Amino acid sequence: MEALIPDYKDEKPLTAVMEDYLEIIFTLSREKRIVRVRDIAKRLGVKMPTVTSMLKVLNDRGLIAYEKYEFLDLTDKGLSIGREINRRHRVLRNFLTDILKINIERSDEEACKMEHGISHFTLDRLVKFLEFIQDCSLSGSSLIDNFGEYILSEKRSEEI
Amino acid sequence: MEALIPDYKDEKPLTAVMEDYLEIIFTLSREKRIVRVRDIAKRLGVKMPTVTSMLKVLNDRGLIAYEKYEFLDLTDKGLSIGREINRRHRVLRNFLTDILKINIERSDEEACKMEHGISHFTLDRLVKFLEFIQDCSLSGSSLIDNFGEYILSEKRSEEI
DNA sequence: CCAACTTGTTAGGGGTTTCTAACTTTATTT
DNA sequence: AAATAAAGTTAGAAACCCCTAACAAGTTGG
Repeated sequence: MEALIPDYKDEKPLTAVMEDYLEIIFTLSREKRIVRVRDIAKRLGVKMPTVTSMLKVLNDRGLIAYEKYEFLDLTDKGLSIGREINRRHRVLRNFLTDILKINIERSDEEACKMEHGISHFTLDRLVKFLEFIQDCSLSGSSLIDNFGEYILSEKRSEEI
Repeated sequence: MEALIPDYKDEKPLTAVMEDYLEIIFTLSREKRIVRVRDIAKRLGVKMPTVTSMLKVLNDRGLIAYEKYEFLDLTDKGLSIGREINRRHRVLRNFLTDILKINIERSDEEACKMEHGISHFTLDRLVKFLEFIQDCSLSGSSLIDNFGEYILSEKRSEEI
């Protein structure tokens, strides 16, 4: 029955791992002209055969255009997902670094793990909150500076 | 080599799913006198056989004390992990409800997915931030009320 | 007490993601 | 151009977590 309807291939939601691959591919394609299996493997901390098999999955699901031994590209759908995950990552990381004063390495690492659980809706709300705090800081009281001092005043700050 | 050292059984970190089970068991054991397979299954949205097999794993890893057809208990180790995950859940959920004004159902759902990625360190920092904001609100300016109004003033609030 | 129901377990299988070992293809070097 | 190195692929296996179907154990009601 479903087989007759052309665009019903991908009802299944993407896994967090698939989202990770799309985000990495998105990022790499901004940094370099071509995206290589080797680079994806290095970024994700997996071996090359793992990447190869995932690329097949992503290709079958219409998220990337890929033929073996050739370069790969994100499709429109893959691009929009990769971009969205990347946006979640940046927003969460900014919250961790700018508001909570967590150092950049840890922020990056934890944003990476939290970015799959947060919805578009909640992320938008977080963006608004960050903007709101920014506005507050501009108009004199500088809430975040106060929080920074509040954190620092407790001597058990093993990092900033 | 390691086999000779008694307490080196579990170097492998727990998976997010294992943490979920421990958290649910922790929560259920507070709510009721006994924890049942059926209740765990219902909370986690899985079938009973799935729970049974996970209980074996958790038992083998010394996180619960469990014999088939008998009641189960968390060990000290399992208890401390379950409690910690539960704490992360509550803090994250409070952030989502109290600061970002996300409704409780969504907050609960997303806290559940984010709680595994956040470190103890970052969580402590988040707790401090929530306390700090609380203090700010007490001393007149009521930052969070202002943010609540800021959110409301945008008419596209499909929820609060 | 026996039937019916609920609860829990085994057995067996499937999808996802990872790995190592061995191979092929492409790129570089001499 | 042939030899070597690097990049990529298959094949096959394992860990993890889920499922259904069937069976076993406990509980309840006639």
